[in-house]
Amino acid sequence: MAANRRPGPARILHQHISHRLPDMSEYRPSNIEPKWQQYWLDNKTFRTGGADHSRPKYYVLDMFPYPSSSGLHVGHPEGYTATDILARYKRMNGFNVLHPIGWDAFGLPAEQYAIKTGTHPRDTTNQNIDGFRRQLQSLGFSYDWDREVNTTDPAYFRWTQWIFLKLYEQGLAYEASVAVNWCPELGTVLANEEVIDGKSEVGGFPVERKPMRQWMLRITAYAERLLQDLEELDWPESIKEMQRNWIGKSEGANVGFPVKSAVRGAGESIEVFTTRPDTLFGATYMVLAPEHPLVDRITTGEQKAAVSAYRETAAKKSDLDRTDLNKDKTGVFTGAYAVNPVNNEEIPVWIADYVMMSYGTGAIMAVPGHDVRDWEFARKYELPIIEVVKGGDITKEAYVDSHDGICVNSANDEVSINDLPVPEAKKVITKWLEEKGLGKHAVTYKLRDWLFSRQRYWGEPFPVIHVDGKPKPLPEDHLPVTLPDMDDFQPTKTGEPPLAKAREWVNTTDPESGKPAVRETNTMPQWAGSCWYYLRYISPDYEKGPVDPEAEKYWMPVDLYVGGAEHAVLHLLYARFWHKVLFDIGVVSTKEPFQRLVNQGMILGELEFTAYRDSGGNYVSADRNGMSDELERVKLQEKEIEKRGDRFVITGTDTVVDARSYKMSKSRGNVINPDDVVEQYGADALRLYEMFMGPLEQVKPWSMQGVEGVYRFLKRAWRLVMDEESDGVHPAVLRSVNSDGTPAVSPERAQLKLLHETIKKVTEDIEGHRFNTAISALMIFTNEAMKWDVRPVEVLKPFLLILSPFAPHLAEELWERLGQLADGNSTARNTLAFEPWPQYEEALLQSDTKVYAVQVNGKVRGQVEVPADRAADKDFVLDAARKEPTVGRHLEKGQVIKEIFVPNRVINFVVK
RNA sequence: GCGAGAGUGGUGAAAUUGGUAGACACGCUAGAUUUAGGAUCUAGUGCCGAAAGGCGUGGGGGUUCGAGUCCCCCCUCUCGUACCA
Repeated sequence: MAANRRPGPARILHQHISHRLPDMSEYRPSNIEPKWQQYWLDNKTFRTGGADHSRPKYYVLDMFPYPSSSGLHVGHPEGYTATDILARYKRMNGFNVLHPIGWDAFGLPAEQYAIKTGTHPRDTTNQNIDGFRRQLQSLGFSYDWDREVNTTDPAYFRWTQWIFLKLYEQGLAYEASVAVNWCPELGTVLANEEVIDGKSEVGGFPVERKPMRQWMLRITAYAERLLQDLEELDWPESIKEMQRNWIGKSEGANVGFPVKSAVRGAGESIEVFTTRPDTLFGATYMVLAPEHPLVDRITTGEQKAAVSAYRETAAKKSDLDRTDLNKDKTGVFTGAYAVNPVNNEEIPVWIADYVMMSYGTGAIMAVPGHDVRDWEFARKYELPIIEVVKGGDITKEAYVDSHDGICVNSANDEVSINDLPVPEAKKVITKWLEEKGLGKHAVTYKLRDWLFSRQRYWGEPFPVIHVDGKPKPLPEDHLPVTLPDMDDFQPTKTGEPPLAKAREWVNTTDPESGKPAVRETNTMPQWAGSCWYYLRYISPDYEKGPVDPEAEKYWMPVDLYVGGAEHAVLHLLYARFWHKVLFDIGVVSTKEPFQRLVNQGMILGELEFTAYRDSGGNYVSADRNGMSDELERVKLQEKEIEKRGDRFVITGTDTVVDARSYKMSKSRGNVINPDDVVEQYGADALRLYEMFMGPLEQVKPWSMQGVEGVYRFLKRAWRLVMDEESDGVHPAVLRSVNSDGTPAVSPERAQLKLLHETIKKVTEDIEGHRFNTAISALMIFTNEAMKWDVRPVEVLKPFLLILSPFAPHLAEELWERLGQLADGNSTARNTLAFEPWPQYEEALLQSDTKVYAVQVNGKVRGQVEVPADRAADKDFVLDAARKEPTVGRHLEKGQVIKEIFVPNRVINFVVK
């Protein structure tokens, strides 16, 4: 570039000023970062203009953290930096920005710590919150700290309880004795979503089924709307798909199979749900879940012993055991027969634990010809298999085709679906069943009601008392119901919550009737507080409801919500459910809370190389199918490794090593503490690195050397403005306009071109959440500008503005120093946070020449530069291209039979 | 099994609508500078080749003047889910 070829005169103007600022000339984040953090706090720089509803709004939300004792990990600042960049960018673009933070502070860890140490969870929680707040502030996030919310604050959970009362009023909260996931180790029940493979998601303890009295929320009443309204959300497709799967809508029919009159249970009918009513003629037996209530009534005498033995075994099995038996299906004949309503065939009724009580009706009609599970079962117990859909070979495997298959063997005296394709057959047979009163079109959801109570201390108390053994909601003016102070937080082995021990608190009187009453001793699950926190931020001090309706209309919906994908179905589904209820009762004005959702990808630990050694000390090649635990793992340095083919081997050997990054974990010892990074490289470097690693949504490994890289960039940006030798602004930095407004130095065209290219790129990349490439553009600008002999202030200042969302401390500091340069000695510039975002000028992006790539037979052979005003002139450009020696050489090889001309891009000569 | 997403240098990654693959950064090599440095600067760096040139975006095939990008088949990895009738 020619920009650094600065002719003499500008230098003669000699506008630079040296400021004497001892110790401050070197880029030292520890000097400037706390200074600006304090400034922003003291001046409440980022307080949201709550009352100003005339400007366009932008609500950008982070998933609020659970303040754990171990503090922030590097995954937090990833999403938080992304939203902070957007918040700062939008402010500079004139938006009224709501960018809040708070604490999801109820939860098990504080309670378990309390049990261990006797420290009250409130104290632990408050300490942890203080730690998190300090850490977040040390990263320079532009939160409005006046809007902090805390789910454990009675002023907050008063409204969580209020919403529960509304749910109760709507008939959406009820008590039920249900078989719950009881986890003895944790001393609590868990939601289905909190149980993974039969173990608790937290801690991995075994979970067993146990009937208990529980509060349930009727989320199933909203299943259809939760499913339908996904359509209009701008969310990652994968998350929407997970929610769809979780809701699990199936369409089919409910069909009754009368139990044969000669046996016990005559007059009963077994109701099944099927998605394949077209295969009814292929139903050769039935299966009930072992827990099915009909089992007792239909089992014949001879089978009684076998059946009850099987039921007992099944009951003892945890969910984990039941899935383990996946491959080998078991079951027992009940002795009873049912009648297939389409053909009056008598078919045997079995029980088997591959049928779940919790889905559909807890009973199935088995169609072994066209269902893999039924096929396996029928094979094992030698039950008949009939083909009713053409196309497969049912002697070898079940033929499952619900689209193009053609029905066969499916007719009775009144109806035939033979020769019909499956979708058509479903309609015909369902209609017939409905006419005959034998069945009914039906929709079933996998989604089940939400188990909403926990046997814990550290959660929101229910605003419920029990009078005469019946639950009764407390009047609204008795909120909040606060937790009693206790010393003993130990759950009881019987499953009774710790709150039951607070006798004085439990025993109360009904404020309405004056009768003695006992308080509900269960508490709400951790999800409760996070179901609506985004509303509280809007009016955190509002006294008349959870949210000020006027402000709600202005701020909702959340424009952008960023957080981890681990909340795909839990938090995000629950919050949508509550929001819809609040919408129905007029508390909020939007159907959906979060218009746009982005999941940040997980940050893994540094890349690790692992070699394996057997007991004899010999290296063994790593196998992709996993290595045995008996082998010793040896961690190797990068220097000891070389690439061979698509694998890594120990240098000079054929021993393959594992090369991969692992999830950060304490046990692996690969956890990066943000505090350490801030101490060594500064918050700006941490922010920048987290954004520079790669696309926000992607999983990516940490690299300390990568942090060094962006740190070097920040140092260069610093030296672009500051002179480390002279303790002042760099002598090359010149203002282009004198303080009286007369022109002093005009930025060169090339300088302006680079600046405006950078503005354009950074602006578009921020809008598109491509922060990594935005930073790359800022680096390119810096690298080029460092070569300039003259660095006009008029060019540097817009650069600092577009750098500021990424590295706000550095940008503020340099802005301040350049401000001194421009305005004489004053400190007039306080903050750049509300400076208008620079706009690029199209005219300045144009260059004088255009470069064409010249191909011969599709291979690039050279390039040709032509004046911009001739660039569209095909003949001129082709002529210039032919004259290129590297091109001409290849043209001589034959006849040019075709010439491709793509304006401003490429020329291709086809030679034969 | 099923569903979704992804495979590009030694590494993290770039690449509007098909149009110069590897921007930017790390690492590495050589040099300069410094009392020294893990600081800074300069040059180089996809692979093979002295060069000309050839080969290169998981593998195979196709469409096209031209394919990382579009189509078909296959392989691998990650995430989610799991007897859902």
